[in-house]
Amino acid sequence: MGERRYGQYCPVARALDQLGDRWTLLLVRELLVGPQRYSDLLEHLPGMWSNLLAGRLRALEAAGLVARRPLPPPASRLVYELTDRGRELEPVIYEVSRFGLDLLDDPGDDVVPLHLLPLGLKGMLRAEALPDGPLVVALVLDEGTWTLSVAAPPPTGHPLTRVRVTPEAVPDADVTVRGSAMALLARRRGAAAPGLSPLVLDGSAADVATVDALFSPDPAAA
Amino acid sequence: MGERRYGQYCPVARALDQLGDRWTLLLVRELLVGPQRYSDLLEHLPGMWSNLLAGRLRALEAAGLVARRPLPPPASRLVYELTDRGRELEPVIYEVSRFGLDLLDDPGDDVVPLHLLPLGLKGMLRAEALPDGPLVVALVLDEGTWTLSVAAPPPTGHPLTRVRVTPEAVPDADVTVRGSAMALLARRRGAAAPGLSPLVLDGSAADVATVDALFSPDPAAA
DNA sequence: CCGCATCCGTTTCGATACTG
DNA sequence: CAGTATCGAAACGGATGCGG
Repeated sequence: MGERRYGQYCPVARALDQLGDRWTLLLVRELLVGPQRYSDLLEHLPGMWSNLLAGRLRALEAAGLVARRPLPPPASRLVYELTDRGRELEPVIYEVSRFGLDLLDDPGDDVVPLHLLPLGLKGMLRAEALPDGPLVVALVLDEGTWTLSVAAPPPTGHPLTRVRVTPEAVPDADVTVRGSAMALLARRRGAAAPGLSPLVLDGSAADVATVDALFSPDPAAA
Repeated sequence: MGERRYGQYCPVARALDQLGDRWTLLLVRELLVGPQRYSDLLEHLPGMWSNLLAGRLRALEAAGLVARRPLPPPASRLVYELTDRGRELEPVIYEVSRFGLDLLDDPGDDVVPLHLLPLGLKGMLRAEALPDGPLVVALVLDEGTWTLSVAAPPPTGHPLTRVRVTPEAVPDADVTVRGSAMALLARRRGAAAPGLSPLVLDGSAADVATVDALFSPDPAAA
């Protein structure tokens, strides 16, 4: 079957041997949000058809990136989840996401996958603007409420892996952001936000400046 | 024609609309090494056939990631090169490369693309182990000689974009590494290097420790 | 229902040949 | 050197069916 390889002794080629097929990286993105059932994946990936999904899941399983696990007995359902090795693809998704931010001009006819907003918020952050110390940010947005926790930097891994996004806001956040995800995205992209409710940041001056930098546009190319 | 889109308003999906086709990211990797002629690309990408290459180049050109440029009049050749926007894919390639390092166990029947060694050496570095200050490392390897220059960190972009690799060694490097690229790779992967000439690092104790960290294995998962 | 397998028209890919 | 043209072989897009 799908034994199509690039045949180069190169880390990029070897990685793409496992990831380069259509839909595969989108499937990884999907599973980064959390374990999901087959039918959830199907509806979160409109246009991907059952036969393809089954094939990709099998290939990723064979590559050791995805595992299927039966949920505890009462509700004996099957879920698919990333293995530890599969979770090492997080940085790849973040960098692809960052590149893609510039392409998010207009939703057009595209569906807006709200279920990936937690992951999307993480991918929106300017990684190099992450503070050194720990920081907790409450996001109270029109689309929902999340808490963004930045851990102190361990000397390993991609910067954004220090960030966790959890549902609901904690009361003792360092900074509280009110507004909408679309307004955050527009601000991050340096785009005008006509008709969007303005963003309000609340917290100490230093912490607000830090969060402001996280959602600011990249500086123009040198 | 080739207007196959994922149809999701998501940065990952939008990016993969431009990059997700087979061969495309390998082609980007190729052009990250430098501008190349059509025939060079063909021989550096064995298995990619002329019609596909022409199609991909056209698509990348249409996406604004690649430009074709005629060389100055005496040798009027055509070269393909990345645009500024295309060069923003560097971090993507680095993260894909990092993921793929673990898959480089055995060359097997694969070709070994030596021309990408400069890029490969960059991608081999542990980004989070980069020093804050500037650093110059001379690599005197069996496969060739390069200088690795680490610039002081500006507050923008992927860490590895601070590193430049140039051919030939400078005499006043902070650290000199002697050995082979294969030995460096084995060390970085934490793999045994049977029969490989050992690595020798020369420089001040602090600088040697820094370079040692750059080519050390990732710490085991927590 | 959930988790696939089977089937079929269309698109893309793999490979060779041929042209300005 | 820099591509086009062409053609069979896969893979993909789309729908339906079938056993737990």
